[in-house]
Amino acid sequence: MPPLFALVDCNNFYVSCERVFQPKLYGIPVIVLSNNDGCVVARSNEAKALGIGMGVPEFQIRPLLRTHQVQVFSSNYTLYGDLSQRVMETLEQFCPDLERYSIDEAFLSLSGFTARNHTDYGRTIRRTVQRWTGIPVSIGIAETKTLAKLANRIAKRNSDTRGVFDLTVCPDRDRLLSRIPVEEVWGIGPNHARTLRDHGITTTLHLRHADHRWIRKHLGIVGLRLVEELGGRSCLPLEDCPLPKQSITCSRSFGTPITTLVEMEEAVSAYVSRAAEKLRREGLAAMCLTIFLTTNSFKVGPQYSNALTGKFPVATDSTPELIRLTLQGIRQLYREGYEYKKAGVLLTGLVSASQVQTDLFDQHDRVRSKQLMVAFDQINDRWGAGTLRYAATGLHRVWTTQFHRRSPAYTTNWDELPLVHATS
DNA sequence: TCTGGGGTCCTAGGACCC
DNA sequence: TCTGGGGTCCTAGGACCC
Repeated sequence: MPPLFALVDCNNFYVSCERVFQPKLYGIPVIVLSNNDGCVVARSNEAKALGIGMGVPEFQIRPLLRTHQVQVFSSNYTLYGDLSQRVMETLEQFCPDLERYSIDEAFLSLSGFTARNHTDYGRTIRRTVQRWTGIPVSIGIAETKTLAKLANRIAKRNSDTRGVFDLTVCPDRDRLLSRIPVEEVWGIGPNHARTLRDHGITTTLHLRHADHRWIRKHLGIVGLRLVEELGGRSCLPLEDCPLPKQSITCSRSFGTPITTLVEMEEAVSAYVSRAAEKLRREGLAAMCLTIFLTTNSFKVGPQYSNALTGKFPVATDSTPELIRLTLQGIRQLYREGYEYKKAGVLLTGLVSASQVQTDLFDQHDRVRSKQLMVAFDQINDRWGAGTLRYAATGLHRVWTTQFHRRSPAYTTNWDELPLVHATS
């Protein structure tokens, strides 16, 4: 059966999540900001029309925001994660072969759905997701993932598609591809785009017909696959059972810069605690821990940025053990006299926690440690994240992330449920 | 004053081995 | 003067994604 993919992508996802619970936000410019209310990470169509770019720092567009009364929100990942889950569960009802590609995107395999009109089926999916979750989506259909991405872009930008575009029944594919700039292809970033443009490859159609040897040389094997995919030969399969994670990161920029070792110790201890929780939730243990810190490269002044990797004798998911190595590392890494802007931890060498290779000379009582972590996680699940935490993460937490304009956790916190007032 | 966070894969180069 | 060849593994850095 020839492959056929549908890419379902939520429109302006974070903004759409905010709108679900505040209908007055429809039809007006709305944006959502990254951590510390730093950069724009989502924009409503009205905000895009004002020229607000993706990733722009908020402080640079403040006058514009005021003039046009743009509604501004801090990121509310709890809300977005929950609504994403609802969208994915809805999609699964229509197609069991589904890959969750990101928080707001999923690939579906439609290759078995031969009896159906795919555009009609897409419309049904779209209508149902909208009705069940309140989230608008666009759907692109094609023989490869890369083409499905392009089809999705067409669905999103052309209102006459009514949100669904099937490239396989499009009579004039070449004309469409010739109108899409090469940098809009999935996998072509700013660097590859420059390389391609310098070589006269400016449209998606050019790229599809590009010389394979030249592509192999300049864009590597990834570029070659991409060209094949544009030609309708599927190289990227549907990853319907998620591949095991390769790494877990927890890093943050500081609301105000850190200038003492004590604060830095607390911050990275908190990050590694968070990373350890993710590790246990995934049923994994880590062999390696990398710690990194950096000053603010946007500011003038002395710069310092460095990283250090340590190895465990036995893969671990125990918070105290991870904190111990983190503290050792950060004391080596830290230099006095700098204003630190960001720090973080990275766990790699991940193995299944149930298959950890033990060490004959291991000093650690792993059974007791496991019981402790189970109890620790249960208490925090029951009473809320951070109910129990290690003293190393500090008591004052001056370095925490700021979210001044965050909406309530409407769907995941009893105290923040929206209220509906009945009027008679 | 104020510039996110969490991932993936590939490649080149060095260390090391026979 | 002449200075193997081929393989693996690891790491750092680059490029990309949302």
